[in-house]
Amino acid sequence: MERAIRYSKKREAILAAIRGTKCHPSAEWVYQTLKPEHPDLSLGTVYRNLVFFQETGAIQSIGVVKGQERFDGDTTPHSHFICSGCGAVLDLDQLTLNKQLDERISDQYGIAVQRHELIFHGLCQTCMHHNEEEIKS
Amino acid sequence: MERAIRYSKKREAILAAIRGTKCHPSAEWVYQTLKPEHPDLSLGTVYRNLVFFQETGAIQSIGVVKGQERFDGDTTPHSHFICSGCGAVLDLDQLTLNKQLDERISDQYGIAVQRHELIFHGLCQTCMHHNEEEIKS
DNA sequence: ATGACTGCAAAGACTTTGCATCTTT
DNA sequence: AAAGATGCAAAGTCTTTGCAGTCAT
Repeated sequence: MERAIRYSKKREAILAAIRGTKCHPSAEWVYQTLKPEHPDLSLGTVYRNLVFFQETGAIQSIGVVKGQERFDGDTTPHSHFICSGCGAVLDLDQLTLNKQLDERISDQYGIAVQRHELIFHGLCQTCMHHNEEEIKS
Repeated sequence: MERAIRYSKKREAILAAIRGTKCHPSAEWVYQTLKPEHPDLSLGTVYRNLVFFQETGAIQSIGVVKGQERFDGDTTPHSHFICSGCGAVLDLDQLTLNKQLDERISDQYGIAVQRHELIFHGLCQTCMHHNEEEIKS
């Protein structure tokens, strides 16, 4: 028998928070953001629901940035840019690779590729300018 | 004045260990691997040298897999496959995207892209078969 | 001799988890 | 009432760091 899933106000709020931002949040961000509305929210609940949403496919992990795992409520295919200065994560929508690529790699290497991700690294606009300032001084 | 860099037997061994394997090791792996040869090696030294090698460009981080950061001593452009079953990391050499891509993205978004990485996720050969076994039972 | 590198252990940061309690069905 | 979801705090994992001692130059 599969485990039943029940409604929960906190869970709903957590998913809404993730889907409602483009910042690709961390657990801590979700916690801090919901704290005013839900003063009794616990960080453990955030973490448990992040696992839950990943298992059900509602959100995706983008990976660990500066020590914190970051999540994306948008599961449609797109690429990301990660700023090595401030850790900001941006969507690069236009960029998607051929989905057949996964199949080709699978055959070629005898593995089962399920998905791929294309990540760009560098400095965002803000950090770029901050760097220039520093060089001058 | 820039800081002088001195020779160290441990440092040399750490880099050799990373360059001498295709497993894309973690700090712990390096430590355990060198322990027999260097019984007085400390995990802190491994971590400090991993930072050092990244700063000097001798190695690259592949990201965090199952909670552990993984490194690659091969800094030539290539892609990776990460097994979500066992955490194995494989090289996919044939696959490299256009280097001009970084420039195009930079211009388009007003950011400074320095590099990109293409990562495939799925199950390796071994984990694929283990999964089949489990389904049967 | 200088200061870079290391071992050791403590501290830090992030995440997971056990248990009692509260909620949903 | 049954079992899922949560709060709280303790525990766990990986990584960083301070300090005294060691080693390369």
